[in-house]
Amino acid sequence: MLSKKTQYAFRALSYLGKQDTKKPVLISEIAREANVPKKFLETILLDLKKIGILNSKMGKGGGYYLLRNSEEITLAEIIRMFNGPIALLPCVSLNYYEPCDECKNGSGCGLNGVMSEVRDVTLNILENKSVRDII
Amino acid sequence: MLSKKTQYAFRALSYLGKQDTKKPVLISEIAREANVPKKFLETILLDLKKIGILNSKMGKGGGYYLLRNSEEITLAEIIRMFNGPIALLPCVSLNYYEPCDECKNGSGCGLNGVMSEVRDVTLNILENKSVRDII
DNA sequence: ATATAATCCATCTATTTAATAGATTATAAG
DNA sequence: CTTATAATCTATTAAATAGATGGATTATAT
Repeated sequence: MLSKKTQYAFRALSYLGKQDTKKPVLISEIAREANVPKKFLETILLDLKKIGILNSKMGKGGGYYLLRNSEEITLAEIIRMFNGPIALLPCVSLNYYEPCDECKNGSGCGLNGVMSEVRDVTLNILENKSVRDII
Repeated sequence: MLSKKTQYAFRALSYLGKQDTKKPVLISEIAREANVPKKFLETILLDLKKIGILNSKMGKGGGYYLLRNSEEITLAEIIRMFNGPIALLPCVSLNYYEPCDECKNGSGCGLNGVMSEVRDVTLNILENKSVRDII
């Protein structure tokens, strides 16, 4: 399941994506409108800024705004950022790969095949859907 | 990601599925061969017994054995038992459904559509693969 | 200089995960 | 009917993670 944090990130991005201008939006406005605890939201927005999805401005007239277009932000990257690996096992993860005990000595563990399949079909959706699609 | 407990359950079931007879197998043997902490394994086997996948015998000559054939135990049911919901959001879960804030007032949240898709393709694999397939 | 708003730092509770220790009950076999 | 065996029950514990908040600090527009 996706963590609250991940869901909050989606709500915030969704709200920002709905704005017709790219003018900065207050954290407090996002918190209120997207229904996310303000303090918690702060850390989320900061993370999104770090990876270049958002930018911010301090002081009067400040706030957060999208740096990339909403159709260019995939659901997969947001989930990876806030929820961790998308794969069900480390040994089939593309971005967080680690061999399991059985994988180490042989041609992969029993679950390897199935879980790779699951990963592929999941990624096929999540890499091709964007924030635009959830607005 | 699947929890250790879930992975242990798969290893234990896999080991039991490999036996050619249906004679009881000692917890300690399963623990050793499947590489699972014995005490932890006890609770896992007990759970598997409760839902009718395994049965056990106490005393000398006792142990655990499969009650259903390995090809009739789906990966999905084991994951649900030990890992919880397979869906990424409560509002698209078939077995653990709960509406989210946005779902309550309207025709579903933005993520609903995509996450239903993900659930469907995932379940399509996990409901149709069995313990037999991971041996 | 001042009000504004993001940023930083620190802490906190509850829950979940993973695991272990020891007592108890059921069973087979002599 | 006693003994060894092996599952079952009760309980506790350490560590990690999730979710959240309070208050001080820094940057910016006017």
